[in-house]
Amino acid sequence: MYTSIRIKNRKLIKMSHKKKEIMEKLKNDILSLELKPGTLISETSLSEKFNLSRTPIRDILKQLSLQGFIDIYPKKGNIVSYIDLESVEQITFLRSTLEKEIMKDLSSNIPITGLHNLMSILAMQNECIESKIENQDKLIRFMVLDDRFHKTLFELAGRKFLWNLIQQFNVHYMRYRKLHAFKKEKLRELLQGHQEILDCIVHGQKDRIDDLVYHHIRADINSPYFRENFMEYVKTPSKLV
Amino acid sequence: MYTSIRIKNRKLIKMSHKKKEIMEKLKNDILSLELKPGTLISETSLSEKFNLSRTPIRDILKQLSLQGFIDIYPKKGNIVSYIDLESVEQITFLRSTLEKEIMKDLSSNIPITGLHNLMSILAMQNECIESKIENQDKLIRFMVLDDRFHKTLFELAGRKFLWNLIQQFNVHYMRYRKLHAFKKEKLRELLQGHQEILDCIVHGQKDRIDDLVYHHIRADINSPYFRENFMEYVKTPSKLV
DNA sequence: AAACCATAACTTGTATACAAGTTAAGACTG
DNA sequence: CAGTCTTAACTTGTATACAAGTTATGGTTT
Repeated sequence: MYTSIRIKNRKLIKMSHKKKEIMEKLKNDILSLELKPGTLISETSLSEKFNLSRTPIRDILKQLSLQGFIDIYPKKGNIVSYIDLESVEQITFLRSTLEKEIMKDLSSNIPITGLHNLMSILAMQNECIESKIENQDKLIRFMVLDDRFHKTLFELAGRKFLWNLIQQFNVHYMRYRKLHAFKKEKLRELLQGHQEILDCIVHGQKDRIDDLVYHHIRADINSPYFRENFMEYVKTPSKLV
Repeated sequence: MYTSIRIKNRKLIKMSHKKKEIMEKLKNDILSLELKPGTLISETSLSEKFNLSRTPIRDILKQLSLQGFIDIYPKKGNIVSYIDLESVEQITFLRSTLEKEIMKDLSSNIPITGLHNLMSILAMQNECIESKIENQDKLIRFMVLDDRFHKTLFELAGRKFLWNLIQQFNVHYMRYRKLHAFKKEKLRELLQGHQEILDCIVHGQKDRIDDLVYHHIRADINSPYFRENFMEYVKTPSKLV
């Protein structure tokens, strides 16, 4: 039995390249809703598909389960998780609360380069809306930029750690957002929210921040549009599993 | 290949009883610092100790690693993680920010039974301080009550979900707190903080909350007492792993 | 004595066989 | 035809053998 581990590779390599690749693919497919909630994902099918034994596949599924991407029913099977509205609401509260605080911090002292970054992201979002890209692609592009905007705010405030932490538990929020923001006016609204937030930061209007962030992030948790169209994706007690 | 999973056991049983037991034991031993940071934890040793094959043991270690309890160095070994001060600071910021918001919510409308619960916890904390219990046990008892106080606040505000989420990533904060609060005056100080917070909630003094929470949770991140005594537990780039 | 090298002993990673629980389908019974 | 039972096919859980990388040891060389 050894008594210590020698230093050599400073970095903790937590996963082989291939495993990481498979996990990223599964995550993407689930987040993009290509794999619909309720879809069965058996170890053997993945094992055959990716030409890898069940053991490493199980590692991946275990981790996905801990992050809410799938639900594991012992001896029955694994399914892509249904969207949990409770989680959406709670994560939304978490984000809005954190971002209010972060923006107040930033409104006192934001570096000029950071400001430029944020502004350029808004310009790209505007460009994205006006462009003739097809609807689905446009939405994805816009959302990527949306994330980049918020992530940048976290980074500028020295809170990258928390951004990454939240990202790990974002499955339900991300899918909800994707589904319910599928309208052009919605995108304009979101962009305007960003612009107003940036204005506040620049002009140090701390008192306006609370309301802005609230409306930007939390406003439509109970979107009727969502409830009318996507209830089949939502976690309900009676759902067949 | 099946196409759906029949409902029967509504509950997702994520782990067998034995596995859960082992995991809880490991978590407790790490949190209590009985297992010191840097301690090697090999799969085979656990496997022999608990009379279980390596496969389920690996499941446990994988999960502990994701929650920051241990670090896995492939083909080298697993160690109990060193305390990551960055994580302590970030989680502290997260908690203080969330709790400020939660307390503002509660100061408007807190149910009377909830208030009684909180008060009885404070009474027990006071009793704990005055009692003749030995130091180590007293500290543990006090900290359990401390957690119960904060947890109750989360629950009353409908934020149990977030409390549980944070708990999963509390390893570094919990161990830091345990080490640096190891003084009697410290305990009185913490209790007084609780009492002031409760006062604010009762009297709806929202403007005082920010400062109180800040001091209660965040005040001594850079505790010299901690740095002088426990640096051997702290994650540093040069640490032998 | 110091540096080097081969090798044995250890570590975790992967593949696979088997165990145990769940589901689906069909034969059987009333 | 409806209901029940048996059984085969499926699922994940566990044990174990082997693969591959890392470390420690001790002998050899210089």
